[in-house]
Amino acid sequence: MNEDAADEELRKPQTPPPKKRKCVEKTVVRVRIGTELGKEKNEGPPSDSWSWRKYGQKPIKGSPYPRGYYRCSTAKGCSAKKQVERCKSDASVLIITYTSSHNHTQGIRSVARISKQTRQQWVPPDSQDPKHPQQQDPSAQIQEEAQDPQRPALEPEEFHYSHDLPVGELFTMGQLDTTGNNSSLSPVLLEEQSVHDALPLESGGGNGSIESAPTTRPTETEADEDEYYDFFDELEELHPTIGLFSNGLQERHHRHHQLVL
DNA sequence: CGAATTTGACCGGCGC
DNA sequence: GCGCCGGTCAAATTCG
Repeated sequence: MNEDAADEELRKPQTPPPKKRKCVEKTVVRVRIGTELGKEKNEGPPSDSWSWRKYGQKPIKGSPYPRGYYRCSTAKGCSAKKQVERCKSDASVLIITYTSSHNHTQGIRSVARISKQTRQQWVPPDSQDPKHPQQQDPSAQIQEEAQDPQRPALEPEEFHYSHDLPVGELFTMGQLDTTGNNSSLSPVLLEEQSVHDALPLESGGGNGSIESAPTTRPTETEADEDEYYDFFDELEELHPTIGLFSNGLQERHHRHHQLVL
């Protein structure tokens, strides 16, 4: 309540138009899902520890798949949003764009609920466009290509649906003002986010990178993760508590590296 | 019956 | 200045 009021007061004078901005911070997460979308259990908008309510869907220019707009419904005043779309050239890749961050703590219990609900309503436009060959085995359904520094330990079942918003939540205190005045964000975090933002998702008007490398790009992935690895390592030093997720991340990275190697 | 999703319309920003 | 496109809102519909 107070927070909301305070938050609004803070926003009022700063952002007359409570609408869109171009300096909004975004976190792009690419998630590889099973190719058998719409059939088995791995599809569905990657729900994380929060509840997301869909408030819109729009066809995107240049992409055969629509983009879904979700808003965090875990807490009332939460301004966190996310957009879920499919990579146009690789239907097995979900591109999730997180906008703003949560102003509350996550609620794990929502996971089961959401993954059930959303999952069922997630009717991949793919069902009408089965243009993807067999690419991966079902056991490799999900593959976070970005970072997932939270919840290191999850029930395997939950895990499939957890592609959490990274650092953002951990720094929820950082007000993500759409004005671009993220004053309370630490430099480190900004760097992190800029990295996210810098993901070659639609640099120039199209997801070039993904398009150019639809299925495999070990080098990039490896380099990417290495970057994050280093980043979180630093974070751990700055924020002891972060070690929590950092450890989990490291574990995952280790696993990944082993696979790569 | 209540909650969530779906879908179309509207608004505003950005580029030409 | 105009047109295009992305993002959000709100009413209707569906599902649990």
